[in-house]
Amino acid sequence: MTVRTRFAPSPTGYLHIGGARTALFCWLYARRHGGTFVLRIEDTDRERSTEASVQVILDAMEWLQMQPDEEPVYQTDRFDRYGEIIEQLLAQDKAYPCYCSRERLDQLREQQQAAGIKPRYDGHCRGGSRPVDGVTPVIRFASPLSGEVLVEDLVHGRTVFTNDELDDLIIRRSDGHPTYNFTVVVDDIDMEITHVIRGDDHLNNTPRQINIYHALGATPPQFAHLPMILGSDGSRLSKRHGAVNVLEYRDQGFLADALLNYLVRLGWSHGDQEVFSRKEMVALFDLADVNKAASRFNDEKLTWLNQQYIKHGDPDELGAQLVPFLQALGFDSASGPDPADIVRVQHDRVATLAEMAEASRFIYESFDEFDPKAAKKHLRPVIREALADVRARLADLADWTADEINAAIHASAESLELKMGKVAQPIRVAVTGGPVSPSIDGTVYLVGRETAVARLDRALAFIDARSAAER
RNA sequence: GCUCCCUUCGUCUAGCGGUUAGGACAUCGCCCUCUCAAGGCGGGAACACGGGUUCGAGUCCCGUAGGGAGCGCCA
Repeated sequence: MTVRTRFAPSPTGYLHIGGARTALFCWLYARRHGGTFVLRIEDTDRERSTEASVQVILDAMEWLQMQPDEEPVYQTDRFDRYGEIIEQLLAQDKAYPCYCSRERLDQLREQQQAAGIKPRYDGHCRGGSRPVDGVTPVIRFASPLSGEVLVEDLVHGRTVFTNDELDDLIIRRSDGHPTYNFTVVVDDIDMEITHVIRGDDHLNNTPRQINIYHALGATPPQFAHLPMILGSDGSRLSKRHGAVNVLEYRDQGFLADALLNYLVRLGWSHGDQEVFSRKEMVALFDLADVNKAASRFNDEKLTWLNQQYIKHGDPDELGAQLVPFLQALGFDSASGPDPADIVRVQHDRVATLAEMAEASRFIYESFDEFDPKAAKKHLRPVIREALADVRARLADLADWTADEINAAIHASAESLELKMGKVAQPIRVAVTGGPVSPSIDGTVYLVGRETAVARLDRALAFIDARSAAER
């Protein structure tokens, strides 16, 4: 039996972090076992489902590079099929029409809650009921009245539910649309899903679904219920915890691989290993190593991982990904150095691509004035000779490479018997306007010869004006 | 309220009856150093509680507490 897993989001918004983790585990499990991963769009709630969010989910899956192996299945395309199965259940007396009004149901629920018992349908119409004029009945599944259901879960082990806890759930609304607990079962049977991997908020639905499998004469698939991902404060993940939308992470400069690496470690582990390439994840992932307890989302660790991926990633690939972030700040990346070179210089001093772009501002933009504090400290007459010497050497440099620049600055410092610390910081202030930038050779290199020389001249003029004023 | 699930450092986790309870993020200190970082070294920090079972429990069982989920003509 070849493994088939599915990820089944409902298109009522964006793909959130929890959904992405579920998708990842489904995808990994299928990959690991040479199986198939498919996507099912659960859009039966026509009130809330939109095509726009279908697209957003697809975009997120693509960004994460977890594309399904087959065309996505849309539940709205399958209404005829659901209708067919409902008719079949009706004919077999495994389902029945219910004319109970919402008012009666609400009242019933209130009474039960007041009595301290679990609210559930009382089976009023189960034995057959008189049609009510002008009312289209809902269809309810005739759930077993006694006995119990065993859920053999791949992560939780065995859980027992007694059927008297379960009521006759609605499988078709009065508007003719089928409902979730019914459609999942029909779809998972028709799609030949072998492993249902989903959040453990569905664990309580599982016995109902198993009963439907049995009513349909089908063998239930294997189940694996994943622990939830909570917000940093331990409550359910929501907007107030910051970004929960996967695409927001992309826009903030996180790498897809880093996000996946972070997510895979939420609820799964392989000994002490923290960093996993996609290949490693696929090779090592196993549901047996999935944890049962919920975890909290921790931005700091994600950030650290992202930094690792930036630091060790391929400069050309990262450079290509950096371009949109440069453009977002209004920088014309074509007018500057090779983005891959920016990555090489910046990669171990930033955690996100957005930060890298921001930290590269000095390459593309001039500055109005030198940072006053930095200029006061570093652009002083005593350093004028050194800056002039560096300027001359840079202007004459045969090859404009970081190594050559480094050699030139060192040579200059040595000839004037200055320590690097004495000369590097003034150059930094001269070239960037401020006291913070990458290593001095990389900084000068990225700015380019023309700009570097011009800015050194500007600094020399600044020093001259300053000594004139002090005289 | 009822049902189900869960419980190791602040956080993510390793542990699958005998461990000085390990790693990672974060944090603190030191080193390195042209700024900022990165890096190196080191420190502090956990088995929720109470009963059992056992020669021996973080590991098994039962309670308690706490957290989560479900109880819709949402998915």
